[in-house]
Amino acid sequence: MPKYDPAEIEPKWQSFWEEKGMFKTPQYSELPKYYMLVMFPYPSGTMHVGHVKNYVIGDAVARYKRMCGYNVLHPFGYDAFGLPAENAAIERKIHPHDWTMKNINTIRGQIKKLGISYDWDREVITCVEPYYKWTEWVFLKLYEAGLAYKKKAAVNWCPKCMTSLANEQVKDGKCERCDTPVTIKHLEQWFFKITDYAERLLKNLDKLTGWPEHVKTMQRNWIGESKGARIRFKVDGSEMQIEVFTTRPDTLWGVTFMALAPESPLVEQLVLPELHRELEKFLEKVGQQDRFRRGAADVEKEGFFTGRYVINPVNGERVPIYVANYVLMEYGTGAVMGVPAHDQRDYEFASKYSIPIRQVIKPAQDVVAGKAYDGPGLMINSGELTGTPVPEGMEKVLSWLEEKGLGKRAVQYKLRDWLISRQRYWGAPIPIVYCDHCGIVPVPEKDLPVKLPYNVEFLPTGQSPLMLSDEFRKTTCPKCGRPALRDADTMDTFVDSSWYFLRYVNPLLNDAPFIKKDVDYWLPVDQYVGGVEHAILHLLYSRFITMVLHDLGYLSFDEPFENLFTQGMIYKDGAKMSKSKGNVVSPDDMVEKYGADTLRLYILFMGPPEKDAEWNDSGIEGVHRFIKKAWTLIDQIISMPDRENGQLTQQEKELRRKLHSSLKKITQDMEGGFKFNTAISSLMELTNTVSDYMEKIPQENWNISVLKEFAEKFLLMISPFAPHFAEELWHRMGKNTSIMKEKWPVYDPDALIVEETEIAVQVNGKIRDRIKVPVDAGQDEVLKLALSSERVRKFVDGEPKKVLYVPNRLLNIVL
RNA sequence: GCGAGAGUGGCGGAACUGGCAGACGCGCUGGACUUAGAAUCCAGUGGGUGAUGAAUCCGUGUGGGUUCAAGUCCCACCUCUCGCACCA
Repeated sequence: MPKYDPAEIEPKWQSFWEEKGMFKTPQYSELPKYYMLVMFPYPSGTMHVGHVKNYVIGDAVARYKRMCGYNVLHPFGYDAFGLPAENAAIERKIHPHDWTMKNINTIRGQIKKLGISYDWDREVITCVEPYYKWTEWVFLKLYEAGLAYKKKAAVNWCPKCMTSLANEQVKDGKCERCDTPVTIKHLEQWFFKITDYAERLLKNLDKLTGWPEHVKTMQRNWIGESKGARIRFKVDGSEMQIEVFTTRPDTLWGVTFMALAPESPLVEQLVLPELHRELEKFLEKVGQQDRFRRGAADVEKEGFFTGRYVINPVNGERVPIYVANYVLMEYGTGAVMGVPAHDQRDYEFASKYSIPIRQVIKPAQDVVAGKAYDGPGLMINSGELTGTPVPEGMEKVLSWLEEKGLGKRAVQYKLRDWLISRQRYWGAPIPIVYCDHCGIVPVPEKDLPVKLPYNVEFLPTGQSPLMLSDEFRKTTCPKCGRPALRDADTMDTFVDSSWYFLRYVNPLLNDAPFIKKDVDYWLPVDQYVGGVEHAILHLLYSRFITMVLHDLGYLSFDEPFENLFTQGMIYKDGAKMSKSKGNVVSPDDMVEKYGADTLRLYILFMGPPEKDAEWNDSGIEGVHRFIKKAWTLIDQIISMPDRENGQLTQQEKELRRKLHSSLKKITQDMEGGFKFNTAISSLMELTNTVSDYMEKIPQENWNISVLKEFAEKFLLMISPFAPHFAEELWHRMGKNTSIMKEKWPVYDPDALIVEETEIAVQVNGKIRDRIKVPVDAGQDEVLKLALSSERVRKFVDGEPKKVLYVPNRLLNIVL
């Protein structure tokens, strides 16, 4: 009997699958399509088992769906441009291109050793010309649609990466990639107008029923919709007006001051001349406050009185205008009406500067003093509306304002436009030319790609490296032909990854990014698998770009991902795996030690795949024991010559029942969504049952045909998880087709039928005995059987008050 | 503070619409095989009382409740994880 030797069988089947082109996906087929997508990796190093988890999950689904009769698209690629790879390359004094390509080769090799069934003909690499040409095209399309624009703005700047960053790439005031505190720079940069899609991005979330709730919540929070009103206040003694946004127009009567953001252009215009010098001092002080620190609730409120007043439109009151550090220029109008009684921030501010605090909402119960009250109640001190309950009053105020032309209903979002310019080398060039005569000129589509030159001093200096390359920068204006300069910035990596799932459909196409008919056939993605860390970055950007391309007529769908699954991370010694911590588990080492199938099985068996899991060296040992045991068992079974058996004995029936109930259960686990851990435990149970049978029954009495039925179905069921193992034994069984081409087995309902079943007998809700009863026996019969049990009778004293019977499960005798 | 999710043996985790808590795996204990180890196999393994048996009680974060029956439903609370957080 040959030993289980993955080192021998795994490479053999990997070449077999490759030579026969078994992973290739036909572009069209009679079969229903299924697009199984995993988030492609940054090739910034080698992979650890945490990355592998994503691909193993995807492969299990892809292989299962193929067996269920789908035409499955299961592609792979590399998010190859961008900071992570570039920073790593610089650290090693290697050119980012060379470093990236080297890593891609390594990763591809690592994945091939795992037997993941990717259609390698469709591999996509974002940093090669045939790809980034079309990333540039995406930019042009947005530009043409007025959705890409350039403006000078205060932008997030990472001093270490020496580039600007999108809001989404700043976490807790730090650079998402390197954790360096982010500062502010005033730069002229390109933005994508994602805010135009804020409402749609939010609304569509309700349609995405196949997305986890927490991801949708995160996106909702990020988009941050607030409904309220924009209201204009007249400046006293002037024609000027100040507009504010508020969610609480019902508290208008409680306004006792007005506050402007320090950056507001109104500040200069309004301040009394004699206060100018003092204002300068104040602005300087506030300007030094870190923008992200300023945005924290525990920062002391600071204000400056401009000496001017506004008139409250509802009651004609004159209230002072302040400049306040807690008012943000980027949100709303950069001006806030101060209602200290009903807003905590206004309350703190008013207390500090002795501004009156006037209550205009009366809560149903007394509330804590020293705090603003922002709950429901009755309007008071509010003129005609005094006595009106809040929701109704809100409507009345809004109508009144609109009638008088003083304000209007408004929706405000937190989402800002997407800053896509990066002052770095390793990215897709922005296809824009600056001409002294024609101004900003887009590069015509026929001239794409604007090539990223290889020989450039790429070290980050804070200035775009491409600025230093005359060869790159100097060009002629596409419009007038005079000398002109190219934009020297490159695009954010997230632009590359916001459309890659479309490119897999026609990866080799030269004259277009994709073919509409093909994309409409394959998309939306049926199942997307990846990490939660992309909940708002990649997943929001991809949705946005898809909507834009849809609106421009390039796509027939406006949401790219129908179902999303976010897998948990793998930890080691309580921490994320990282080279610096030295707790990395390499898939190569595991493949060498146990084989790819064991690694795949273990990753899926660790726990529910959406949860984080701790890597355990003896855990993988246990799975390895299981696969060896199954190997020995099946190898033994398939070497037995067939023989006739008569009627099935009781044990043989039991065995078949276990087989078919496992099949039913595992199918449910696969269909019910990603319950690989329990599916594999069912395979283990089944193996144990068969092994017990073979041990207890003398060999000459074994029912070979039942055992062979087990072997065949078992191999089919395990093949999405452990494909090499399954393929090898499948062929040893004498089959000459690949197990990949087989149908997922269907359980035999007849095999599940039993004559007798065990039920629990309770007395007053407590289990007292377990008895065997005929299946579907009536209550009377079961009760009679139960009462004949000594253990039950002991507790039954007198007539039962009530008897409850759950057929085939449980009988409860209540006294 | 707001929002989302989770608390089950020594550990990872099972448990369908309320119906036998702890499947499966790890670990541990004892045993077989072996000169020995590795590997493999067998038995046991939530806690208590009891004698190792029979038996019996307690047990799913805490406290209440609904129910014949609660890990599962309801109310209150505690703890942890994640996300957001001066967004007017």
